[in-house]
Amino acid sequence: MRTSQILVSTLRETPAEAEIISHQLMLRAGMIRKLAAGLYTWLPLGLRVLRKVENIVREEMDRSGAQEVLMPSVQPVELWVESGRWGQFGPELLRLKDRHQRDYCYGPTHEEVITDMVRRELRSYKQLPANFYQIQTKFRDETRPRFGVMRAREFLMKDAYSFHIDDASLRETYQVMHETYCRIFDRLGLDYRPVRADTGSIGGTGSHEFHVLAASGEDAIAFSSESDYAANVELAEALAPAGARVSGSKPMSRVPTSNQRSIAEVSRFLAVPAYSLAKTLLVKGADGGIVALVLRGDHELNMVKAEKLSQLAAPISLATPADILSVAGCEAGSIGPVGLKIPVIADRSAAHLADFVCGANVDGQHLQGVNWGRDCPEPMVVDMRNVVEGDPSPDGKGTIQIKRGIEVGHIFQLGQKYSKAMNATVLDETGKAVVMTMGCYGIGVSRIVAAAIEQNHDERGIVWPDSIAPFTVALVPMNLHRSERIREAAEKLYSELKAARIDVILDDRPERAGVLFADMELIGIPHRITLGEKSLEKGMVEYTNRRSMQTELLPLDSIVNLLKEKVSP
RNA sequence: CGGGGUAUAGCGCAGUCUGGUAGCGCGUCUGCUUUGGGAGCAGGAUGUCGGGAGUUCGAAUCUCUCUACCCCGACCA
Repeated sequence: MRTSQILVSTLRETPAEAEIISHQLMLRAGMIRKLAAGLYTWLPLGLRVLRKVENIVREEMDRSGAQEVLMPSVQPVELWVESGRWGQFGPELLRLKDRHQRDYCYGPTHEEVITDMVRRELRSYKQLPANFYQIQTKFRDETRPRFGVMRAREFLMKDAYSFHIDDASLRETYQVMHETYCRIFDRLGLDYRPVRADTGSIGGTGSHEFHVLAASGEDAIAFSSESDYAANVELAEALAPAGARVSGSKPMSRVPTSNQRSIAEVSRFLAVPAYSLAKTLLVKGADGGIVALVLRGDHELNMVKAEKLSQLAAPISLATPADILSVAGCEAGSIGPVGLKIPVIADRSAAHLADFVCGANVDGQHLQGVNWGRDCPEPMVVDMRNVVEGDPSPDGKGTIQIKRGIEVGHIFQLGQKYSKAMNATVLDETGKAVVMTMGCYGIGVSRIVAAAIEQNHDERGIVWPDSIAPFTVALVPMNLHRSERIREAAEKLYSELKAARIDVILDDRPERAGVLFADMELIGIPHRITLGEKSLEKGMVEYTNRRSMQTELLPLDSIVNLLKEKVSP
């Protein structure tokens, strides 16, 4: 390819709408353009990257034994009613009507369609296990699309669905997919981690997310300092503090705290550390009443864990100021468990406190020297907080460290949620109909492009890993349009590189050297050959590595082979 | 959805407070010079000032209204 044949539409200035580096660089390098909120056009350069990612995913999926299919993006309402999700899904499901006023949706995922396909096509346990995948456009009407293609409403996803006669077979395929995902992210050249994850709204039994580590990541991942334990903070278990609770030594007393409401304010005012305070949140209960949740002052409520508590309404919703006043008799800053006439649930760490400080259920007052059992009933004890750095690792080895990650893959053991709802069965050895067990496996293909940039960039622009660069080698001749000698050498080398199946772009634009260099660096071509009169006289060319920006003089007659060595497959 | 903000040339912005008919940088086009790190000089083109309604002799500017987009919080590849 030549730059004169492909749209190189670079921007010198960063568009104001872009917040994170990958979005800025994708716009500046002419990879994508926004059409509307969360909707992007892939320009020729960006599409080359997207296709390379897609092809790696496809090759490894094929290698794993999965079969590629392509399902419609528009899906009929009937399947969604059958699975029960037409009513469950919120506004992120884009609903459509056709000319006959029939209901459809633009697929946010394809469990229903694949389950329908499989129940029609598969009859016997002998056809299992089977794993079908597609690489296809999804639409989710996100509340707040942002960060370019990182969180777009329309995006490209690889989704796979496996079908099994039993759990053992599911676990086997799940393990194969786990390994396949690792191979995919290895080949993509990404620094990633598989982590244990919540199964979320899709439901099921076991799940791992694959995260690309990056400071801009929207997820927090908990790692053990001494083992390979890694889990999404949403899921990571917070253990009870070691040892038995000490028995209280102080009498409970009331202390005026005037306008001090937040944990930070009360902690400063009374000169006690936040970890010896208890904070009380009032939320709506499953029965419509109000429930008190007690956490240690330095801890945060984990919404995912809390939503799993059967006593609480899901999704979690905080009590209104009026509710708080009627239940506790005060404002939100002064609630405490002592004397409350509603159910009290405490986090493990909060339940371990002794002689603690909490709100007095009277505005402007707190209690100190409070002890569970003595001053108020022992609470129900659960794990409902986010783990924090320094917590013991749940596997008992080392302590928790927290890093940010971008979720680029997710694998689930689904179980029979959809197959049961949609009656997807096969006959077993005895001729009896058995509901199939399912797994599902997603990769955010378009998101990977953005995630790769978050991990691979410098002040000059993008630094693509070889495997997904739009071109692996940039051939940059100096003064191509004025020097016959350069022109001949460039054309000859260009042909040789193409013949050697090296993905090369010849920059044949009549621009000054600075412009050519700056653009190839912004676009992120990992290897550059510069052709200049002086070095050519000596039979040499310049090679520049984009990542190190180191340049070396290499002989022209062996450059093709030298490049083959430098480019990773 | 709640809270905050923005909308002026392809991109980045000024002008709005204090109303007088639109400007700067980059890009783009033409010519000459230059030519290994985003060139110089000269000349040119480009705007329903987000839409609508109002106030006014006169609105980018004041008022009302709608829309789009961005940022901060609960969802997800």
